[in-house]
Amino acid sequence: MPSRSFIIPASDPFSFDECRWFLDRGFDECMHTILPGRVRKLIPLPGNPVLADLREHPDGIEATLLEGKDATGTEAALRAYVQDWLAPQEDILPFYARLSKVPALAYMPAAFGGLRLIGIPDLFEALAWSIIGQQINLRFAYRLKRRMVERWGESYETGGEVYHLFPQPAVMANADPAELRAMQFTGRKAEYLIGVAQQFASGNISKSSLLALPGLEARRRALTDLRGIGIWSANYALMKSIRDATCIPHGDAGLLNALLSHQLIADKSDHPSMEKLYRRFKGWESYLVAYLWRSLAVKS
DNA sequence: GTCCAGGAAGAAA
DNA sequence: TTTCTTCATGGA
Repeated sequence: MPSRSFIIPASDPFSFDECRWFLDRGFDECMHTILPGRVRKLIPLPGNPVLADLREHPDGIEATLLEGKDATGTEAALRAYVQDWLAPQEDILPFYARLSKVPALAYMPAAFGGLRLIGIPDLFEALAWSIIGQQINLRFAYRLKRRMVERWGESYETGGEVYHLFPQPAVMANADPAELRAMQFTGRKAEYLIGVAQQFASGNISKSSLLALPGLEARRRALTDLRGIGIWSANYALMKSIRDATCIPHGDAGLLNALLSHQLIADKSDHPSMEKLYRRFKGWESYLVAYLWRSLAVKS
């Protein structure tokens, strides 16, 4: 197939390299491949997975279709996916204006300039990832995710590289919990993952049904009604998958550490200082969280 | 050996 | 309603 490229525009400030770096962070991520100056991902367009290569371009992102059917609508679907994933066209200047007014955070626009909130478009993947990441360090969490993806997800090999799709709910719904347990998932996480997968597979919940609910609280409730999804996971999924700008994964270990290191709170139970800070970022809470998470890692 | 990781559910107080 | 206990393992 002759590869075809097109440009996905971005609004300033946008840094492909900041986004690319965050997608990597030195972790063993299996859902995309980080190469010098570029990112490759097998993207699950409906009924037509395509392998895309993304790199920096003066006007935004240059996307190249490497493998997969280039049918009518493929380009539009890929554009939509990348927007949902990396949000290059989002105008983040209002967020930067807020950052600049908080002395402890005023360095961020220069330090992390152009970074976007990196999304997880697939709601099931976002929820599964939140379950996997509960109460374990990220390095271990990425290892668990890789085992699950390599065992139950579809994959595509080309050029000596293997690209993965996240396992489908219908597949995970029938997974053997003992097999997850053998992969060092806790027994509970195995139950949670399979249970949530069954809810998706049976049609009791989907991204579209969640979006159809009126308001944040109804959506939050729909998620926390799932066994294994507490308030942290619900907010995480709403932030990463729905891109709800007002969601904060309160109590998140990394978030609290970042707030402490910036001396924005006195201790981890200093809720008044947190609320005061979040009020200053009304409508940009998720971005504040994303940048605080970014600050936890030292760019090498 | 100790303590903490991008927590949640169920029991107990 | 709030606070403990358990789950389970890796990394510092």
